Amino acid sequence: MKRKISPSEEDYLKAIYHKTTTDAPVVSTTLLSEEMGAKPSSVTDMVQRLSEKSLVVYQKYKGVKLSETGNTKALSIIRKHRLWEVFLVKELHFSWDQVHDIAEQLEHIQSEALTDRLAAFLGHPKTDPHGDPIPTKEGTILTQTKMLLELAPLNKPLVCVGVEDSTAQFLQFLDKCGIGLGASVEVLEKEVFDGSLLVSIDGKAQRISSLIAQNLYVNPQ
Amino acid sequence: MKRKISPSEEDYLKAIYHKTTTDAPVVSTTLLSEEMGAKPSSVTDMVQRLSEKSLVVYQKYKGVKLSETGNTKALSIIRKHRLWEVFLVKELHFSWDQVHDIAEQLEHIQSEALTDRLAAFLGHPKTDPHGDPIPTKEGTILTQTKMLLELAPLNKPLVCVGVEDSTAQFLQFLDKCGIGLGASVEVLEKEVFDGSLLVSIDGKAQRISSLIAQNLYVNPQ
DNA sequence: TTAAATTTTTAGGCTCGTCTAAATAATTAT
DNA sequence: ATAATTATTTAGACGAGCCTAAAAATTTAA
Repeated sequence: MKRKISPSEEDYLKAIYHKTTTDAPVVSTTLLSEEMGAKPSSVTDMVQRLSEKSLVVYQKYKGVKLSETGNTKALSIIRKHRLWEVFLVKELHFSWDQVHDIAEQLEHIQSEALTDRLAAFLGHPKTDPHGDPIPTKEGTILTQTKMLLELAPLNKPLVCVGVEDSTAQFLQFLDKCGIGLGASVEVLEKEVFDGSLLVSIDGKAQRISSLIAQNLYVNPQ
Repeated sequence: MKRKISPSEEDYLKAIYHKTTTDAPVVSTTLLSEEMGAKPSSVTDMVQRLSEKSLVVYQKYKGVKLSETGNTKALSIIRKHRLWEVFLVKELHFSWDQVHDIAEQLEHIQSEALTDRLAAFLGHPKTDPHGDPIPTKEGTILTQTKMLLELAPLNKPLVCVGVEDSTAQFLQFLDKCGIGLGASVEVLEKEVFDGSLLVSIDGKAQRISSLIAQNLYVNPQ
């Protein structure tokens, strides 16, 4: 009843987790196929296998979502991924745009003892280098309150707490703008014409595009 | 021409490396099959694939050995394995009998940058927790002089520098006897009857079986 | 040196995770 | 409401990495 889960299956669980928590409660095979870089027919195959292992709830033509055990498994993988990202940035001094692909591999290492000790070694961090919360060993994940900079109020002291897009491209661009997690932000002006914002980042005023503002999270300071 | 190497292929290269450096210059498929926990016919299959990729030199019915590129690849995997073992023991405080299986997984992580930074983080260690030398990034490996305790001279100050058998069982037994790398050892007496030795370990005299003495390496202090 | 025993390879099959092409269900538009 | 379009699943195939059974080569023994 407790068959082993392959790295590929773990990747699917992760993708289903992300799609069903950010968008709808159920995800279609086509949407999943884009996420996974595979054809929809391949996804159908895999989803049926995962369903037989009771890791997902799947209804033909209706879409798929995680089962209770599938959710727990997904959170455990995400926990490992984010812990390794912290290790790579904090201990090995990688930059936040370099760690995703490596963590993508490290997250599949199977050893509960390793994960436990890594977490302790890092001081049980609450968030990863992109501001995303790290699930606990018990499988609870905090959904911290945060708002898109785009929707933030004018002239209030804010702090940058996360990114929506964590591709290397976006992160490197943020670096160029001097924007990182923990930076002090204040929206000075919203431009109606192109949606751009005049903001103060750690005291320095600059104009940022609406695309950035749509992918950056802040909290009241 | 430069196809990717799978984890399984990496495992074969590693096994061929170990068999052709400790025993004969060439290894048979049957011997490899024992090392790999697979049937000889499966090994023949794999070895033929590796031969097509020019990673090994294979002659039907004659055995197999690593090619130049295969050797380089094997050393790179062994380097990663041993670096991770150091990390697990030194940083995460695993004991030396717990790290092999985890390192077995970590050695397949593909990122040269990660290996480089890990090595730097650890201070470019020369040996792993079992006393085995860590190949350099350039692919050179030191064959340090060392002798089996069994063959060591009487009444000379020695230091424990390695193990021949690194199974958890043997290592745990060494722990029980208070024997670890760096321990001061002196052979006080050799018993002809059963081959056991009366030795002094860090000043404490004790009798150890010939089986231990055959699996423990020492150097003059 | 020829026959028996052993080792090694070949042949064919299985599962996993992917693919393409074809069939079927669901949705959208007329 | 039915036809056209789109989404999804099924069917059949393939490579990787393993298996078993049978064939072939090598080694050992008579």
